[in-house]
Amino acid sequence: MKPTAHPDPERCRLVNDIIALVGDKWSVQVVMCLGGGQQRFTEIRRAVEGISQKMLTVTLRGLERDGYVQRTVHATIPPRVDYELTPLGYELLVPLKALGDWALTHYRRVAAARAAYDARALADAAE
Amino acid sequence: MKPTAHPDPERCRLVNDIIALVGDKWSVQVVMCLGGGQQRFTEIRRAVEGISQKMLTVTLRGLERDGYVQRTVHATIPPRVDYELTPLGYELLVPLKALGDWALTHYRRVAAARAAYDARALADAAE
DNA sequence: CTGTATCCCTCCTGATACTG
DNA sequence: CAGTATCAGGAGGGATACAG
Repeated sequence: MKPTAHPDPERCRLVNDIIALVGDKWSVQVVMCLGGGQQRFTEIRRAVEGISQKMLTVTLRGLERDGYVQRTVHATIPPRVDYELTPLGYELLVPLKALGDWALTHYRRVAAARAAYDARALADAAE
Repeated sequence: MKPTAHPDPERCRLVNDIIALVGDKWSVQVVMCLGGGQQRFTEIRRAVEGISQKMLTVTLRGLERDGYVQRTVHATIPPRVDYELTPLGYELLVPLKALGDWALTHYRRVAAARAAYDARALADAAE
């Protein structure tokens, strides 16, 4: 693959806006988790290892605000809240999975590049 | 599109590792900028609007470490440094562009969802 | 021109405690 | 169960000054 068109500033901004939403520590993991179907708050919390209660709430609110996630409250005792991807959420899953597949295919090359870079940096520092 | 397989923790971690690299404020913009071909430090700085000198340096170092970008120093006066995507970088550009195209296609729906959510939040607060 | 070094401040994040 | 409230620590990121 070789160089293509020159970057468009407007395009950059829009892309970055979506990426920013998607690029934080938890959003992608939550969306992928919900790709498995409707789940409750605690189920997601268990599935996404390491996420705190606060951050799960914040993340879900953000995804709901952007229309990726549908939140359904059942007025029962104890309360029950279901989260599910909207049609938009499922559509987002497609390019997200593409990126995920790419990561799974190439992460070894990234790891190798990192190791090589760090080794070189270490050697330079030792001179 | 409907629910698929259950999320795999290991897969989540690997994907998140790549996304984290890609998901910061500047990396994607720089990679897309370099998709236009080899460029000098100052050229990138001008193309990526709003980036500071410090953050461009930090971002380029990160991309170089992960093997996405090749850095070439010319020992001239004044110094000249060229940056170019590696083959791995160009490959990353593919799923990145897919996500970018998705963003361009659907950002209106995201904006609409945000507006609706904010309007509703405002109405709820006013009651 | 292409960086490095420093200061500083904001925001993200986790931990903890409390509510309906 | 599903949150909200509060606080503190640390990383991210900008401004500035300086160096090769």
